[in-house]
Amino acid sequence: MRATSYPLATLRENPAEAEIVSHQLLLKGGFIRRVSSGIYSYMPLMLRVIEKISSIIDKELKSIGCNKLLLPLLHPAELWERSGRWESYTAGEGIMFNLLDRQNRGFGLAPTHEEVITTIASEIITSYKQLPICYYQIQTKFRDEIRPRFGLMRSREFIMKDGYSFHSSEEDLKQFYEKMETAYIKIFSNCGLETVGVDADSGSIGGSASKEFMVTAESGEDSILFTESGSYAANIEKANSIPTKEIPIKVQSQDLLFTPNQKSVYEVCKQNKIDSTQIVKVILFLGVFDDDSQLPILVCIRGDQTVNEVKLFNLVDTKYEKSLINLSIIERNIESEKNLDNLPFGFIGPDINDSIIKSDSNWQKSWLRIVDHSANNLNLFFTGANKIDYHKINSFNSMSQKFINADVRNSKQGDYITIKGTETLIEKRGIEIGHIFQLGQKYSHKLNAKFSNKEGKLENIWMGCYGIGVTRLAQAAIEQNHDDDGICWPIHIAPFEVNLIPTNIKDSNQKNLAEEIYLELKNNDIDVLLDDRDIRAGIKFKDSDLIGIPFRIVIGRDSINNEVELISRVTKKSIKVHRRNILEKFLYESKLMYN
RNA sequence: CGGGGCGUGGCGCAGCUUGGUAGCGCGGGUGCUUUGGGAGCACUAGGUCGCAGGUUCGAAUCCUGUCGCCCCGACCA
Repeated sequence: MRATSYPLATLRENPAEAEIVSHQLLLKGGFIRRVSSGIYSYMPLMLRVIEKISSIIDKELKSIGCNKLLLPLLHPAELWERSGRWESYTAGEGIMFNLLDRQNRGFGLAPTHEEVITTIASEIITSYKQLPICYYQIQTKFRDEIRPRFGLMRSREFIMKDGYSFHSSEEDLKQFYEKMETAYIKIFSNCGLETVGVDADSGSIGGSASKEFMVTAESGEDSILFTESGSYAANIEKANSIPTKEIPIKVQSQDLLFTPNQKSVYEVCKQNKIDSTQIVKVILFLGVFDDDSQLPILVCIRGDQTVNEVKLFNLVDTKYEKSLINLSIIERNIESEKNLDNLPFGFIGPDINDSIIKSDSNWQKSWLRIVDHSANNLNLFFTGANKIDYHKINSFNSMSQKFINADVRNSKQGDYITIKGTETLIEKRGIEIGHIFQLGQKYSHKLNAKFSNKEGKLENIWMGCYGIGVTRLAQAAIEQNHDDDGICWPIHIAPFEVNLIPTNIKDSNQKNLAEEIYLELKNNDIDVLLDDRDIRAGIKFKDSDLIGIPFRIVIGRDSINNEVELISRVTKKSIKVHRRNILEKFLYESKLMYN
């Protein structure tokens, strides 16, 4: 490509709208342009990156026998009603853009494609002899995110690779899942990225085992916990661990503790010289189910711990036949006062009476009481006395209410991973760029996708699904690879491998030499950008650094002696090379970088 | 959804408190000089001041409404 016919459109200053460095560099480098919140145009440079990532994915997936196809974006509501996800994806979380056609039929823009692909599979697959089979696509996805942010990190329209595999047994699914995991590791390393694989919650996609692939970065939206040795790694949504030891309470007292206005764990500890591990705090939630019923939930947890809402959601969801579509904290506001009578906010104990739920409330009339392990293990603890301005010492043994004992806490840095273990957890931020799931028979069951097994009996097809956020991966790569001057693309996914810069295009000697080398590189299938603009060399260098092309060949003063320079973007090291050796030298240096 | 901030040429911003008919830097165009890290001088083009009402002789500025964008928050008991 020639810079004169391939407008770079770089910006001199950082756009005000971007906060994190990768987003700033994408805008500044002219890779993307914002059209609306969470909606971006991919400019030619960006598209080249996307295409490189796509072809790395293609190569690896085809090598394990996956078949590429392309599915529609516009899905009929009826299809999603069959899988039972229409309600929760539109009315519930509202993540699915939806609309009516001129016939007044409902449609949605696809946030994911299980429904469509499973329907296809149900029509095509009839026998175990056709299995296993895996389809995938690289497609635009639409999700009306609660808060789109950070450019391509969390956008409402984005490009994703999504794959779906079909199997005749759970065993076969597991084997393929592992094959896919290996392929994913290769894909990310072939993109020049460092990733961590972590155990994950399956979320609304459903299924049993699932694993996320994370690029570690400060700006990541996920918390991941892992051991130094790598023996354990999990998303905080999923991580299980042993909390640090509490400081036991020695003396039992029946007396109420006067704690005026001390509504938080922090205040109670500070004013009364109590350790936060000696407190059980109570947090109230309201669950809403798909049949509109509303369940008040009371969660008890040790004062120094925090509630993991994902674990809590899953616990409540699996406890009931109907499905939970929303879980929110009950705060003191008009809504809660309408349903609760004289609730002593800030001083609630685990044993607060069911009778505080008003009789005319449309909530269920008794609390679902849950105790996290961290609190359940305490013999005695300080907790709310259910009376404004008072706490007391209490124990679960002395309470008459029924509690469900469960793990609903967030793991923390410093936790042990097993009771007798010596390894503790480290916490870091991560950007999720890939996720693989063993779906099992959830979708095949709902969408009636069956096959005849060896015994001639009909059975639901076993399924797996596998995603990679292509556009997110590109931005995560920048988050991981940049410096003060701009992007430092890994060569594997860089828009160009080398930037050819004649410092003065008006010098016919330079111009001719540049043209010759340009042709030579192109003829050897090297992605080269020739900066043939008639501008000062400084601008070309700045642009080159900004858009992050891994190598630069400068044709300047020494061109009179047929000498050029080969410079690495990352190290800035420059070597002088004779014109006749430049191809060979470049191939040698770039090969080092590819490996 | 709650809280905070911001909407003024392509980009970054000033002007608003105290109304008087829009300015700076970068970028664009032309010319001359310059030419290995975002050059200098001169000239020049380019703006519904987010939108809609209102107050006023007069509104970017004051009032009301509305739309959009960005940031923080789903642990407050």
